[in-house]
Amino acid sequence: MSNETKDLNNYHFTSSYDHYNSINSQSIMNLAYLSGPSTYNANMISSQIGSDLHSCPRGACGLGFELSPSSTEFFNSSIDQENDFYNAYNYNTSHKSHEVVGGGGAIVESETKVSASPSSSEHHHGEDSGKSLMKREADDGGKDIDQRSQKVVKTKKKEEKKQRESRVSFMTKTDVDHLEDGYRWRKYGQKAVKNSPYPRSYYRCTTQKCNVKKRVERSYQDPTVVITTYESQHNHPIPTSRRTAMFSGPAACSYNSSSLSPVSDFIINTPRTFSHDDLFRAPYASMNVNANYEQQQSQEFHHESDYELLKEMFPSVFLKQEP
DNA sequence: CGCGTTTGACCAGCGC
DNA sequence: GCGCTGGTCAAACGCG
Repeated sequence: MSNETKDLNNYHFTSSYDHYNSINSQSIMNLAYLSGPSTYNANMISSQIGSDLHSCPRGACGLGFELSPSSTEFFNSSIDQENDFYNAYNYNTSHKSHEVVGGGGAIVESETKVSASPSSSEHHHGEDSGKSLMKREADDGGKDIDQRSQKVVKTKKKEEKKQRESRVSFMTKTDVDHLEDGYRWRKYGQKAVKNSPYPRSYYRCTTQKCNVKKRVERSYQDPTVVITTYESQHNHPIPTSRRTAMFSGPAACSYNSSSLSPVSDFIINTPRTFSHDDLFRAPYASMNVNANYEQQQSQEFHHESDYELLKEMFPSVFLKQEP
């Protein structure tokens, strides 16, 4: 854990939150976050995208960020979520200028593995929760388990825990707590967070056999920033009824109404080079990838599988780029 | 009635 | 072993 925090501290954010604040105090800031033990090659992603960001003259690039007044960074860490996010956020906000410190700036974590398998989605245990899975395993072992098999079970548990920790997070500057992303979510819990006056909400994808979860919490340091963490990957397309769902959601409402919300502001201030569908997929919309960038990215990802995984993870980001 | 939210209880992991 | 914390469960409840 400690080394991950260190990694984050070494990470240099390129685009300044304050900068966008000065552009538009209601702009959305997205900060994508790939967690450590993930099988996504987050390390590579962060370095590649990071270098692109660094070379972007406007300091607002990333995944097509010339399109929007927001910033997105992919970075990589095993999770000490609270610390990580706040460290990241602190760093971002503490840097008033756009200067890039250090080369590359991407964090390095040796644990990150390149894999074509989408990790947790491979587990079709229903995965009601990690503990139920572990319980089941323990029960299966029974009392006759010898020490060796116990070791195997422990190792297995660790591996599965690692896989479950495949996560992507965003920091979004918005007044809306639960940002619409096209999928349907069911809230299954809410917890008070240590050192934060704001509770953390737990959501699960309502689609059957899809065990994607997401956590939503508000930064205690800047209540206007919402941290959304996605865990695992959807094994289904965006529900076709999403448009309806999104119109009923806060983002859609604000879009239809008077542009007071950050979402609508984002929409209004963003050059209309993408479709309504993209807009409705906020916050992903702010990560919209233009065709050139995608092409560039697919070349830069050393392993095609990682790029594909990223696509799977954020279909809405890539959807409109598909031929 | 179906679906989603709320909320107190419970459990596991972790640090001391 | 104990306490703290994060994550989940599930009954109760609300809403359309």
